[in-house]
Amino acid sequence: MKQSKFKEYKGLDLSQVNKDVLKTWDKNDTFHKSLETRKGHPTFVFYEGPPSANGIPGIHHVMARSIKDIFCRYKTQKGFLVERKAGWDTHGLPVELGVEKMLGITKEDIGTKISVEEYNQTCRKEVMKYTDLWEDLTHKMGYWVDMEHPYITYDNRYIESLWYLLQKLHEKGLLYKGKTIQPYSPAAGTGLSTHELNQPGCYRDVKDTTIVAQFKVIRNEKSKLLFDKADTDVYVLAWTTTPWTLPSNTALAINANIRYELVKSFNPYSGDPITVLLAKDRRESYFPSANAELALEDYKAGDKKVPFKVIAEFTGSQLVGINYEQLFPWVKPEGDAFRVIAGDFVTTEDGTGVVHIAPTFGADDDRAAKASGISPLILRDKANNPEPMVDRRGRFYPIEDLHPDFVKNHINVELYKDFAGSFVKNEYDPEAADKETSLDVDLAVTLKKENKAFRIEKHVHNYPHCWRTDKPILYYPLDSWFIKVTALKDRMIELNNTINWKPASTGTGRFGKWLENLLDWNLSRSRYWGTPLPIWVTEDRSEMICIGSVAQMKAECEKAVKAGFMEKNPLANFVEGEFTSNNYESFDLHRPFVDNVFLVSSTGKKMFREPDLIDVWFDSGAMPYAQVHYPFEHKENFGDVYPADFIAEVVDQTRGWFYTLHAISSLLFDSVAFKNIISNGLVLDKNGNKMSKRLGNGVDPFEVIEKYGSDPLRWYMITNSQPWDNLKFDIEGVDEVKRKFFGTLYNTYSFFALYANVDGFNYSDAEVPVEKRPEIDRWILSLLNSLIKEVEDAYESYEPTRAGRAIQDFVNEQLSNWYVRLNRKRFWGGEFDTDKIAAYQTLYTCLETVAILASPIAPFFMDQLFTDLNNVTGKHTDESVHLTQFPKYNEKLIDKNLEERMEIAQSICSLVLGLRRKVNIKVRQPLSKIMIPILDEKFRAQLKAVENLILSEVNVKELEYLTDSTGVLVKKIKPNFKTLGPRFGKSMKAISDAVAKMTQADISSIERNNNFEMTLAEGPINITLEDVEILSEDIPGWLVANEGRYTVALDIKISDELKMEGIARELINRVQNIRKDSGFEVTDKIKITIKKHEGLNNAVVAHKDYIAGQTLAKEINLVDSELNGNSIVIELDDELKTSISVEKIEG
RNA sequence: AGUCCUAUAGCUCAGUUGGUUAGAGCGCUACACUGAUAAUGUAGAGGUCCGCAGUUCAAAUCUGCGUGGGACUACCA
Repeated sequence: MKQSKFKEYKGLDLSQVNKDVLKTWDKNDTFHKSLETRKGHPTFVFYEGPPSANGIPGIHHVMARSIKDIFCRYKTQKGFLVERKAGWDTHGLPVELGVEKMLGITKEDIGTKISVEEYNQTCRKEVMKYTDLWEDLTHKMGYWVDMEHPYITYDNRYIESLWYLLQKLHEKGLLYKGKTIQPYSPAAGTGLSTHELNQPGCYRDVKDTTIVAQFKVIRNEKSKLLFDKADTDVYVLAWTTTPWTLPSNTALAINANIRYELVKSFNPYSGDPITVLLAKDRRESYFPSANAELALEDYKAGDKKVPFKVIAEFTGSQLVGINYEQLFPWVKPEGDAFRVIAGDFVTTEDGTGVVHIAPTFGADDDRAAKASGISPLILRDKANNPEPMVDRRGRFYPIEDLHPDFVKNHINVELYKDFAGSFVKNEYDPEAADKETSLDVDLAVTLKKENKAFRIEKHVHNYPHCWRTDKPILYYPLDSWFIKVTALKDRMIELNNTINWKPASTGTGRFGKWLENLLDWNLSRSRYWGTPLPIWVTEDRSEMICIGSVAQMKAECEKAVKAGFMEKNPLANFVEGEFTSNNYESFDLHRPFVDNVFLVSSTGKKMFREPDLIDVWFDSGAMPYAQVHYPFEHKENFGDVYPADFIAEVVDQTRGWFYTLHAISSLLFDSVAFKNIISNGLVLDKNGNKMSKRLGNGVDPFEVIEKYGSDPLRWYMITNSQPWDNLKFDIEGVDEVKRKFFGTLYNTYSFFALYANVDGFNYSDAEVPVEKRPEIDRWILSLLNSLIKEVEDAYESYEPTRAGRAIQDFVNEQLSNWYVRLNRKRFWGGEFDTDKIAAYQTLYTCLETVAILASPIAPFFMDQLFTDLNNVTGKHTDESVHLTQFPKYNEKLIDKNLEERMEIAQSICSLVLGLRRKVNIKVRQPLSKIMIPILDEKFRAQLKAVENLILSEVNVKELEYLTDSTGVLVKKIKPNFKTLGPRFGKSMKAISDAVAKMTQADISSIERNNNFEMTLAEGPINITLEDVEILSEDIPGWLVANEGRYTVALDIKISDELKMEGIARELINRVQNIRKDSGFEVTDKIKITIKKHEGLNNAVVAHKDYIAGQTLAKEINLVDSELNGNSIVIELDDELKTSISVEKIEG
């Protein structure tokens, strides 16, 4: 559909452009063409991190998706095949909670008020609730991703791939079950994920009773070193903010490298003499040195000031192994306990430098205890299962809930009975939430009575709460399945070092540090809607099977049916090797169906599925494999889609998706999952606050796109700040981008189209060789090629901001503000000669190239620009800019000298215009001369080349080169610190002073001899021209301006001749205005009639041809009589007023 | 609490291997231009380069310690 005219627009409406171009893309199926035309080419592998369609897309999604889109489009232009499959993250807690809220139920109702099957059906439907919205945004913002064939994590095929991976992990021995301490909400009866704990407002300051307890040391061989010094009982002091964990204490942790002291003093409550052990650095908090002078003998029970005496000092390592008496001897532990152990997490920041260890209620505690062979304090429930002292409802186990044998052998019922059944936090007690006393206080009182409490006080600390029930959580031992990532930690670190992180600091810092402190990956979730763990075990846990495919499960079911554990095979209709939806929808791998599958072990025992689901992050981390149903499909060409060349997501995915991708890939494939990654920052509101529903400061992406179009939004987001910096989103910025960048580019195109259409330019003339084009054409082409190089380099380095800013600068400053402005006259009027063709070709090339370079960032407008140009010239066969090849820069066209001298011209013009303005002489008034000091020959040559350009731009007749010989220059000299500094170091100050004192003669001398000797206090030194910068800042007697190295003087005398020319130009200007006001076409010919005026007549006569040429006037008449009705009064200056008529004539 | 990022004009951001007058755009003020015109240009005002200390002849730049903002990870007793 070649057109003869370049399309002209009435105005710039980027919102409309967005819509028009989308229509074209849809009609032409441009996205698919961008894939088809690259078939068989090398692939550039990109992974889309799956968003959850459960939430509404926000403006920050436009940010992340713009980045992804940019590099996919760029690599397509570079000739790669860039498949991008969309994906949906469909499992997980946010979905479940949304459904619970919608149905008005809680977790406990699932399986009772609503069946698991119904519940999961609802989740399945709910999770895709906003799919339309997402697809709409994706479409409108121009994010090219295949949404027709997305991967969906709940799809049975997807789950089958996950099962395969889990089986592999199992085979490698990397899957294990263990008890760990996890956040648990007794009020809600459920474990909590860290994600839930990080909901806003979960961590709250609470005031709790804290106790410094005295643990009585047992006198034996190991504690001899203490008792050698002490003459009373010896106690270890340990602080806790959770007194209810004290009965579960089984160890005390000290740091082997900390110094501890033995202090003789008195118990402040009972007044009994005691000797205590605590960290030296913590002594001040318990035994203020103000009391050091008090004598022990003078102390009376009840005295406020308690005397003390340090009687010995030890290092922590000397204390390890000391035994102590159980603080609350209620329950006998089943193994070794009540020993001092070492733990490097112990600090002296607070407490006593001794940490009370309750392995059942603390992760650190558990780890430290295990490492030292200390048993946790456990009880046995009715079924003889080991349980912590606190039950699931948050109370000390009632005695009747315990196994009678255990009670008989391990429990001191006399002591325990008063506390059994007490809630550890009042909040959990349905009957006594506002009871004034608490278990913590009761325990404190008990200890106090027994002379075991050293200090009891209220303390405010930060403690996590369940976001659903608002009640404090407990850390509680729960059974979980783990992936043993720690086994491959070193390899994961090694592989990470090969990844190109943008910014690098996220890779080495946040991600690198995370890897160094890796803990095993807790996979288990006790929920309903997610990927079930494919593990079946016998009741005695002696046999276990991990299923890795649907086919295997079908076969196992077959056996189970035969063994009589199931009535029929739920997978009976499944056909192995047939990958259709139908086949894979003949069953469901979700709960509750998998729970109803019972298998048979090799020894014929019944096997039950482990009821856990797996962490949804495993779903997303496994997408490289599961999205192509590996290894069931695409096994042969897997290398084409793995690993990824590039991924990009928000930085908060670092420990989420980035980590799970890396972990699974490292563990199972010994490879990175991605080679290049951009972790972009957040989108904040314009005041730097996080956008949130609560604050109502979110920005609706649909509104912005509707109003401005996607291009300015994308351009703003990309160029305003680096992707990895947080973006303070201000809609004003989008508007500015629209005006400054797109407005300028649009104007430049419009200018081109206007005149090209007048002249019928369509690039059919032979290409004017670049060397035959004028200086200014070669200059802009040089810059253009420099730009291509820079933009390519920026894209290759995954720095879109640099690319966008470079393009923007080129368009605004160089192309529009300089090239077009200086060349306007070449486009209008005159013959369609080589010079004019060169101008058109040059400007065309610039516009076309800019369109291609910028199209990854602004895909809509640039496609329109490209096709508007190409529809006339047909230079490209591609129907869209997104199907073109990225331009190759031509090193030969890059001329740094040329670029430099144009900079000189720009600076000098700006200086001259500044001077004119200072003395109020309009640019239209020609002046006779400017003078420029020439300090070296290169500068003279450079200036000479752009002389005409400067003269016409500033409307001056002559440029005079001032050299030394003219004797009018006053020079200034400055030291060059860069060369002098390294040589003279400390003497720089003296040199600087000496250079400043150099006379005009001295400067001439160094210029002539390239050497100058100066004497400093430490002796004579020689400097050369290289060591100084000489410039001329003043030309006495002239109007002078300077900037950097350049100085310009302007002759402001206006001769009669110049005056006449000025008047002629003023007149031309008025005529042009009249033409325009009258609505004439730029090509219309006119007749001008002017009423005579003595200030004007001579000028009109003298410049008649010039005026006629500029205004396309066939006739110019000066008349005596008044003009008829169509005339207009014009004012050329204060005392020059006359009337004029401008009429259109034919031919 | 730890880790990481960040702090430059009223606002958004540049600022090369440290080099001596710290820049741009927007906004503000004034002016100019007018065949790119719902554009454009020029000039002006506006800075404790977050603070303190250090390294150096020389620090916005390097180091350390703080402070503010942000993110992530956290049962520190």
